[in-house]
Amino acid sequence: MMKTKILAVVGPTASGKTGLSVALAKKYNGEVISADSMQIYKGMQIATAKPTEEEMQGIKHYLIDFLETNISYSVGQYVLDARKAVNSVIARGKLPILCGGTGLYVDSFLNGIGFVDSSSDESIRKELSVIGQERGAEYLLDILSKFDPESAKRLGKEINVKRIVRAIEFYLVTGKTITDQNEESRLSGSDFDSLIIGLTAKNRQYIYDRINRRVDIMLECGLLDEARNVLSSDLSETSSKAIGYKQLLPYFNGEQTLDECVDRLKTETRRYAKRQLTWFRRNENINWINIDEFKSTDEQAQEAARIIDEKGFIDG
RNA sequence: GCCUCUGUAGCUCAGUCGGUAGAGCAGGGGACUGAAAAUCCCCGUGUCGAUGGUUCGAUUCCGUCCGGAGGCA
Repeated sequence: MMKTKILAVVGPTASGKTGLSVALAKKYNGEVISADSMQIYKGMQIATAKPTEEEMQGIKHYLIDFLETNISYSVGQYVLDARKAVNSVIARGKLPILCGGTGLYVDSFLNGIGFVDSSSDESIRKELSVIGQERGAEYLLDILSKFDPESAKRLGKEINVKRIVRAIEFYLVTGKTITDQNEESRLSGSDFDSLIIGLTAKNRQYIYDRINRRVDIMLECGLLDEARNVLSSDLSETSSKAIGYKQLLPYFNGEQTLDECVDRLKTETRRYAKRQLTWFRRNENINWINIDEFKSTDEQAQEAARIIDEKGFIDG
């Protein structure tokens, strides 16, 4: 059976993914499926740089702006939702274009990672986290090593309580070790024939300058009002992690100046971009485009088209 | 003009009773399978403002100069 062709645009925040994916959608008769863990939320428009009507230019976008902020979300759910979205794009006879900066979502989906239904239990997770806080990571590692010494050994190199908790939680809920699950999850393999375009820059500073500038623009566009709204609403475990709101809290509480908070916000965003680059860099299948070399969306789209052509990705 | 303080990493500052120096922040590298915009691991050589002197040896002590802050006139 023929594999499904899918184009993907990845890169750090503020690298211009939205513009490029829309340009490519127009050129190749495509529709965009977002791979962004925060743009899914309603009411979080400015801080997440969610594409506006104007930016979408009539191109249909999936998995954006559909979830209330009090609902949690996860990779497992994303993979399911993205699958549906791709199916409906194909049903409409169009090319699916995955676009986003959440590396875990992109890779899990493109590589066909299989997630087990109902393998998480928030109350168990909370309980384990409390135990971790009270008795330390070593204690949790001991528990884990009783039934899954392999992952205990792997996780023992770091003090990452969150991952240790998940490993134990998975076992308690499913009776299967996370080691086995991780192995099985890769078995089905990908049913996509994907071509990935990555946006980056020769000089990191170029991206950082764009980030700093974009935060200033966000403020001009009413970020403070949006933040006040979001912060006063009910936030889930997932949505509460968004960058752009919590950093402004000290200002709203009169503990810090707006400038101090904005600097913090810029710094957090820069670090996020750095982590994204680290994530994507290890993927050798990405075709990189330097945005400090191909500065405009048009130039980037042309370069992308060149790559697509060179790889013979789209026939006829 | 005189007096005092000050000049050390990109920034804020420690420190060396004379043997060429270290924290925080920023920054860099990495990991990553159901919170991933999360979580975690690793990384500190810089004409110690410039120049002369004392000394085996000066960033450290002394002189001069330059920059910054304050005070007195």
